[in-house]
Amino acid sequence: MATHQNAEVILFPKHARQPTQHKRWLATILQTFQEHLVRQGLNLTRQREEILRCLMSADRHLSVEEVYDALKKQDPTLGRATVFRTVKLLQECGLVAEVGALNGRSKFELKADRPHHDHMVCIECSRIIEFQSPMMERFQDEAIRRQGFVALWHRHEIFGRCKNCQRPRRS
Amino acid sequence: MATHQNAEVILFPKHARQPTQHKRWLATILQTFQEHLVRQGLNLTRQREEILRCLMSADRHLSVEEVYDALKKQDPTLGRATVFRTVKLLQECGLVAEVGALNGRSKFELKADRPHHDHMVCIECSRIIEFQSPMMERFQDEAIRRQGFVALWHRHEIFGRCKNCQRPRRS
DNA sequence: CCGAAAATGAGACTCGATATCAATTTCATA
DNA sequence: TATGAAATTGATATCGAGTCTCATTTTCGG
Ligand SMILES: [Zn+2]
Ligand SMILES: [Zn+2]
Ligand SMILES: [Zn+2]
Ligand SMILES: [Zn+2]
Repeated sequence: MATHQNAEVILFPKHARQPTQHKRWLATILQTFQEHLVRQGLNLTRQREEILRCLMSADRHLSVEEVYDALKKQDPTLGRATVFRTVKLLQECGLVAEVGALNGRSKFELKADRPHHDHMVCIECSRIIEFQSPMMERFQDEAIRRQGFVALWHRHEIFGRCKNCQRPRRS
Repeated sequence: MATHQNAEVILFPKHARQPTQHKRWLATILQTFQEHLVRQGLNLTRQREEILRCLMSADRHLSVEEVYDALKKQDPTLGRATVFRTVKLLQECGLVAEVGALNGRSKFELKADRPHHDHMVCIECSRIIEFQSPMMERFQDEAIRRQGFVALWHRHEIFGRCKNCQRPRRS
């Protein structure tokens, strides 16, 4: 467990942050969002802040519906449309990224200052494993350059069975 | 143009096949499909053959709607549902693969005996560039092994601007 | 031919996501 | 603080890709 060589990237490792550090990190991200909004003549509203906080405090990838359900409890007036709109804003300013899921329901993760990584998706338990492979990215960049392509983003998802879901299948 | 070192993978290079070769290739794929169907107690119908032929003769990635529109002309009774059902069958037997597109409309390509490749998608003209990177695949395999994951398939798509769409953007 | 099983196509339906719009909130300005 | 234009919200309607239903038609072995 101590060999972090092959360690799975942990989503939002709150436990690895001092409370004060975490608070500062949170404030920084909120500010990033606000700056993006102000740059477009928009406001950081209560709802927008709630949604960003929800994504920041999650320890896994969430769908819009999950964010909506979670916040609806403490703010019954919240509307679905606002969550969709806000997540789109967060994507535009680079704070949030879409992680396509199996069923047509997209999930989202906070990018913020986290390093780039790709995903393995378990088709049994829907678990999402994040991983990094600098070599893979390097050869990807090379392929992009060879094509004269200008890459803006990429989506690299591997589907299969995770370590826990490889028991003999039923039926 | 002769240096195939960096050559883009051409989709369905008919020009590179002798007519007789092409005919044989076509027959082989049809037979593969039929064998898969028979194995499940299903029949190779006129509609199913038409749809597979359409995908085989295309020189680019098609959506279900595009296949439907193309075939509707020569067979006005064809229904959308049949195209969806057939494409799903073709995916199940490994002849066709889904290539996720920008907008929620999926596109499909004939896998058949073509080597594995990944895709760059131009967000301006929707062109899809196929490329191969054995080194990338190699390090991907390594990452998969490290996680104890069992990979069934993967989707690696790079979004950006192709060589032809890098002019200064309007407005 | 016959008949069970498979296949089809029209249309209803699902559901994630978007568009509309009246009512509310925000914020710069006075 | 008051004002009003602009932004925001949420209820609702709408969209659209894909699926489901089911009555009718087709297939194919016997
Ligand atoms: Zn990557
Ligand atoms: Zn799993
Ligand atoms: Zn690949
Ligand atoms: Zn292009």
